[in-house]
Amino acid sequence: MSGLNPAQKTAVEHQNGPLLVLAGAGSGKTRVITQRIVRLLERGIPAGTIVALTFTNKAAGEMGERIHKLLEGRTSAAKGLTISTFHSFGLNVLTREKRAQNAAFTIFDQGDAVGTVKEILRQVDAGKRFDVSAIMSRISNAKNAFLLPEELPDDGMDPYAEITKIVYPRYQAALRNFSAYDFDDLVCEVVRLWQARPDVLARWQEKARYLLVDEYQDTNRAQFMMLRLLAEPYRNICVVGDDDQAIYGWRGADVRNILEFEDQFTGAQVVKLEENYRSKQTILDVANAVIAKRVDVRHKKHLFSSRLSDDKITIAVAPSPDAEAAYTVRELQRWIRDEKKQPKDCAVLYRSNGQAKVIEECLRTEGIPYRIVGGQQFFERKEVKDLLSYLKLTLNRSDEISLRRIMNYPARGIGDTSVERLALHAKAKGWTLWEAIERVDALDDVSEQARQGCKSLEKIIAETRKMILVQQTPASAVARSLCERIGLKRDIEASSPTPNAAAKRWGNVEGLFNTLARREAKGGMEQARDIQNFLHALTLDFGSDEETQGNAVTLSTLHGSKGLEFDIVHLIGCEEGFLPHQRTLDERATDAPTFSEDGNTSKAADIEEERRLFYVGVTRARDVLVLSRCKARAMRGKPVPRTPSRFLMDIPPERFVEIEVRDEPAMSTNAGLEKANALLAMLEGLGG
DNA sequence: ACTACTCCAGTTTTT
DNA sequence: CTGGAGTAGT
Repeated sequence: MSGLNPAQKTAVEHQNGPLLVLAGAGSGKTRVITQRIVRLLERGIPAGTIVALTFTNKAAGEMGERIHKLLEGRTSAAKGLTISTFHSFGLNVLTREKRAQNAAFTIFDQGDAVGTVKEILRQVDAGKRFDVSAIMSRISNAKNAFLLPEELPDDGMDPYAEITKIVYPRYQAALRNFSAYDFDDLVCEVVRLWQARPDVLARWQEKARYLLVDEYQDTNRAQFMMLRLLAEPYRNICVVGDDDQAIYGWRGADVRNILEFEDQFTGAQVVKLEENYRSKQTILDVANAVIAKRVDVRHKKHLFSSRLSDDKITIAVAPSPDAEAAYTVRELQRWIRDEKKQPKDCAVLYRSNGQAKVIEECLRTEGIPYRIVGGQQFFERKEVKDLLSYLKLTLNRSDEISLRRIMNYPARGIGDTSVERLALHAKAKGWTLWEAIERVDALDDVSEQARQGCKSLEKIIAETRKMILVQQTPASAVARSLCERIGLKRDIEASSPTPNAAAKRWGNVEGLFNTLARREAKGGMEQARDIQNFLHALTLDFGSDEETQGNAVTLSTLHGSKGLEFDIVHLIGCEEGFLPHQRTLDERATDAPTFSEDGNTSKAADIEEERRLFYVGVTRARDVLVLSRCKARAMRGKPVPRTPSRFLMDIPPERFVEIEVRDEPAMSTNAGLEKANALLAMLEGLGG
């Protein structure tokens, strides 16, 4: 166990009973978790009784990899070890327990869930008066707080609370009716199952005699309940987290879980990791100063580094966002070209996605490679989702969302009117929508065209079903034949504006074939059950498959940057309105109140969360930190003067130098030429 | 069913 | 000023 400091060692060597590890930024948190697991294995704890839970697939993957490395040759020791996200763990529980009842189910992603809420709003005749995603997020918040529809308050409510009270129960009913779970259900429904079935719970408690939880400050109420039930008999629960990095309150994370851990698990040992191995002392001084100003009570930590330095951080003041971006990219270019830094050692961080645009443009003209963390890439794959919907529908014919998605895609004469008619019949007769299609001959007000469409769809699904269930055809072959049958390629070609776009979209579909084939090579995908499992896994982990990083500058939101680190970090837009963000400053009708029992005003709490977000950004930097802001920027077309972020005021004057960024001439001849060339190159790339 | 026009918003996001 | 969504018209 080489190179652990005393605090880390304590956490690693601790074996039984509850343990809270308060791990400051860059204090070697992952190292502690992985070493601890290895240590447990070395002590002869069976791998099959250890469960480690994370929030993201990425974190779970990294953890597994590092354990694998630490074990060197002894990998068989790790056989049966569970390292997964909360959601896939929950899915695993549900899959195993529901299998006994032989019930196929579907997992709804965000889009499916929003679609369902939209449909319900139409039904209750509240169509466009509400923002669907605001309602959705309120339902999600309620579930995260482990509240049933009837447990929502029914007095003293704003309009959104009222509509949520109406929609939530219907939404739940719809899910059950479609044999579907949404993401939140994967946690909540497990807890409810365990509460109802102590015998089932007991089995899982044996499976999790040793429990480890990463990023504990991000857990919500439902996840806490899951952990509490699971850890009850053995109480070997080790949680690792940092309340100063709690930035997900807005999506239901309840920081009280980490603050009150010692009350929930009495006798808990507490270990603080305060030595930072990442940043220079100056950067930590800035971070400490900012976080010291927090107004709410938390676990006190003071980070220190062995990397002493006299360097100061830079606060750059630019006249405009264009100048800020030009300066930022100029600086990065200087580091890369003159100081031999790699693009991958650099990051530009910002509060909201829109801010990336100017930076992107500058990087592109300079020819510096970049990658954007997060973004919205899964929505671009409509064709993949369409194809998956066919498969999902084949395996679960009550999955109405998938059915609606592909009912008339590719077009087969079932227009909106026909869909509504079929839905109406289904509702009146207590059928599912699929049953209405099967029994379309019994309905008199359906056009002949739509009737034929229904029959053809029914045939397609029936044959696909036969391939899977009877002939046990491998999934990739099923998918290919399905595409053939529905003429997906033809439709993509017909509906794409350019042959290039069509090729790209079809490429996505082929990508899916390949993913399926790869999975088959790894082990069985002939059984309906395998395909079902595969589809579930795909919903929970969409594109970690083809993530090629390369050597590129990272562009990321502050949220997306958590857990990452870089030699050089530029945090742009340090202005009131971005940091803290405007929407935490002024109240909005659609904003959900956070479910806090102590009734503290959410506004002040929100601003504190923004402070922590700033803190997270600062602590990403190893060597160089530049905080930049603009004196003015165009908002809605009009130029508006900007105030420096209040968080900048908390930085001790002796820790920074402030520089004035000169205003870029609109476009220097040189930059103009480069820009034109880049544009030309891009056009050629597209046309060729 | 598809296109064109209007209107409105314009945080953070994983699963 | 932009992009997305929703509506109305062909």
